[in-house]
Amino acid sequence: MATARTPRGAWIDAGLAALAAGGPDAVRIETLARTLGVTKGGFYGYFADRTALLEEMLQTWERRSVDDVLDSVEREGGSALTRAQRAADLTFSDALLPIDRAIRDWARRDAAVAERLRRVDNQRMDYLRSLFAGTGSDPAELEARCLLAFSAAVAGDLILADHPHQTRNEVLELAASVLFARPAEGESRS
Amino acid sequence: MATARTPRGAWIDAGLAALAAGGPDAVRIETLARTLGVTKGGFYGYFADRTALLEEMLQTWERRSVDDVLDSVEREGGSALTRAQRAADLTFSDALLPIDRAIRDWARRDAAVAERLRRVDNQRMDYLRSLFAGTGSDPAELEARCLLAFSAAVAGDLILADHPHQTRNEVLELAASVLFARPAEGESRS
DNA sequence: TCCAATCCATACGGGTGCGTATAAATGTAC
DNA sequence: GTACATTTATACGCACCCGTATGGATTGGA
Repeated sequence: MATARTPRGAWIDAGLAALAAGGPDAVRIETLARTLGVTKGGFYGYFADRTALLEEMLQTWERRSVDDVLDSVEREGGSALTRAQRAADLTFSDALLPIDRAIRDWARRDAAVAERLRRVDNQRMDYLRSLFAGTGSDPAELEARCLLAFSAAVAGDLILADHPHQTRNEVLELAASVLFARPAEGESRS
Repeated sequence: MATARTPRGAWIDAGLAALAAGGPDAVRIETLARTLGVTKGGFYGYFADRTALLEEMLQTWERRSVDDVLDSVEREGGSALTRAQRAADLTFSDALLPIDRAIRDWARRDAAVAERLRRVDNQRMDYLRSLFAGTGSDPAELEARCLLAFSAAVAGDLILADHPHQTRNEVLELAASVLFARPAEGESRS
């Protein structure tokens, strides 16, 4: 019973870091091993092959970015706006945002990843819809507002344009009040 | 003077296709050669190395997705809304959209690509702003609306969520009228 | 027709990565 | 301290790709 220097989870975390930094093609077993300070010797004791690692990475990401987030938000409670704000902050945290970006791009080329992302995005939109369901506005228009808000969050730092007289955050805050018209500060992000 | 079976432009187009399909890591010279039905023998007569090809691919993309688009739109003229619509259609055409997606992801990891994308996005937002500059609304709010519209276009098919009672296009059209409030059908896309 | 320029096929060395096999190192339990 | 199981290092064959070198192929012009 030798204690593992490099437990199973370490490979997954290193894989997620590599995915966030360089996309799925950057998840190379020998590269992860160098990062972890070992050789790939132990890897094949935990995983059948590279594909198995990618699969577990996706499962881990799904849990962290949906289940863990919603659990945490619901545990703390608060108003709809507070919860939406907190869910957005957690979902697009510094740790999870780059992984989300990488997986979203990955999904363009891999149907299985796309299917998983669809599940995740649906859960997120469902939650967003449920939070603002009671605001009395037309459901179709609410859907449009939710999609715009989610789009802004996803497109976020993918758009590299500068703004003439404001910072990106100022523009986003104003955008939030355009979307959720009452003076709400609603869906601004980062 | 032997006529080239595989002229310079063919390598660039094949490279852009590979980029769109699999990201920059998929732009392999030997793979492109197979696609073109030749070997890499001739490649190094046109380009110093793989990096030179990537550079020229980016230049070609920048010209096609900004200069060519704006030239075409301005040549045809029309109202601000018409021109915005047409610019969006051309910018995110089936041919250019996947390249835009791939470059946007690439820019996350490569500072030179990010700088180039910043130039491109700035030109696009400048044009959008200029089109709607005369609508008399508060400039800060206009900026917010433009960013939301651009975000929706960029996030577009990156978001895989389903909508309960509408198609994505229906939601986007409603979103456009939310943004550019007059009954305008404004910025809908795809 | 023959020349000469251009483009392409082929082959090479070097590098990286996957997955397997086998042996060495490491820590726990007795 | 010894025996054991587990983890890790090392080495291998295979495959892919880069960039270079060299010779053959094809084509336009004299």
